[in-house]
Amino acid sequence: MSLRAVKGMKDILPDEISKWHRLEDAFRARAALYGFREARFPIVEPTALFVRSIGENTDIVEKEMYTFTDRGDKSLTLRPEGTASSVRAYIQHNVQALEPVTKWFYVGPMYRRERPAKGRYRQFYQAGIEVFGDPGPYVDAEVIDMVVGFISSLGITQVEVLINSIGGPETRANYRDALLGYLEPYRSELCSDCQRRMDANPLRVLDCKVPRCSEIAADAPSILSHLVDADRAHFDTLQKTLTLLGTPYRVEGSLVRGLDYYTRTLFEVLGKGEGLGAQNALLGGGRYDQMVKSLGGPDTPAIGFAMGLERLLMAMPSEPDPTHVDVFIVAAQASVRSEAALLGRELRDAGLRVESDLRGGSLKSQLRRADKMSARIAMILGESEVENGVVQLKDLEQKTQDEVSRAEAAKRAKAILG
RNA sequence: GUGGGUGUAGCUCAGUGGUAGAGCACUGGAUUGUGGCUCCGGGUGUCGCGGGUUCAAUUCCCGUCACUCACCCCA
Repeated sequence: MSLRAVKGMKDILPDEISKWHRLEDAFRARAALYGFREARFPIVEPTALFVRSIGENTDIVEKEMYTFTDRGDKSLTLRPEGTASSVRAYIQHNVQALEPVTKWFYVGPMYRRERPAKGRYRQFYQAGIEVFGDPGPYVDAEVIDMVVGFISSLGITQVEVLINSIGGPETRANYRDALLGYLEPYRSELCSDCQRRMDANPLRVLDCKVPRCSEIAADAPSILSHLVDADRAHFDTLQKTLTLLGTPYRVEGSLVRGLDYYTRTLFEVLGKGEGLGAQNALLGGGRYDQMVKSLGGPDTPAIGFAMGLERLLMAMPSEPDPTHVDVFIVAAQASVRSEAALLGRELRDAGLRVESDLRGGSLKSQLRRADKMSARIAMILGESEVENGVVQLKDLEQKTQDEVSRAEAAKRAKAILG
């Protein structure tokens, strides 16, 4: 077949959709419990939005964005993540004038042109939340606690919560000097990426998986020991609050994340269970206190995270698909098929989910089909039933059959269905 | 971007240098208008694509594309 879905982009067919609904419904419900309200943003944004927020030297901006020129000369990009759009919308609509603290959530597709792998797609779905206007650290703890509770409510129990702090501008400047001082003698031993990172964003050297780089990074000074007092206090209070909430976590000094906009609090939840493959980061997030201002808005602290829905789905225990048919109508003879259509309308008007085989066929084949569809009830209509104003109501699970009047049929069916 | 694996029926896969099979699924039937179990029957494939070797290729070789897994990075 020559026309296929684009590489890394998947169809979600009806057999899978109930699991998606279960996940999305659960997320919306959980977000509402914490006072978050849903927002939806365009999938296409000006390219500059992502370059300026995510950072020019990140992998996303350097090589993963779907960028194109529209029929003018504007450079547009399919959003690779949701936070930048949230911030843009927050600024554009002057939301800070409406309320001191804004709590939004979103669900939708994101686009990154990476090599696909298990748990990594070019179009993938994220659900995320953003809080604007609260400097923390209590809100940091609440956000982390919320999402950890959410994941566990999905039946995903094998997880690890990592947190770190990379401080604010002052800490970053101090630490950058200290780190570069440490790394400089090793410069020639580092991989080429890291040599470049040293100039662009030295923090990311700590994250490198190349063996020699991680050896060198292991002995690097820790950013945690360079936190200025205010950053230190923020991180301590976050930990204290998480502990009080009973949220398990591990401080991971090397947690850096590949987006430039983060400040202070960073966190990530890793799935440890089977079925995830190598892409086991279920969600990632952190504080981005500088971004609103740097994109032209008022100086507004913010924190948020994004979860990968496909990964959550892979980690979730599967449940049998719910049946989607209550009553299957069987026409015993071709002569009553019109009347069967009317019966179907009557039952649907009463709120029952009704299926039938409009193509006709033998009684046996129609009943087989009812069974395949896991219908609980079959209603058989033949010439004599039509004549007498009744139907044969068959409980396919209990294997019982009664003759009931047309007028009673919907009520009897509902009684059986509970 | 780099490596590995795999491409045969709708799905999962077997198979052979002489143009192909199973299970599942789908479908018809097993006495008059009754499902699931059982039994009997039915159809489908450019054997990913292109080239090479050969009397002959789905089978061997090369290339290519697709899918997939890992690295990288991330959700």
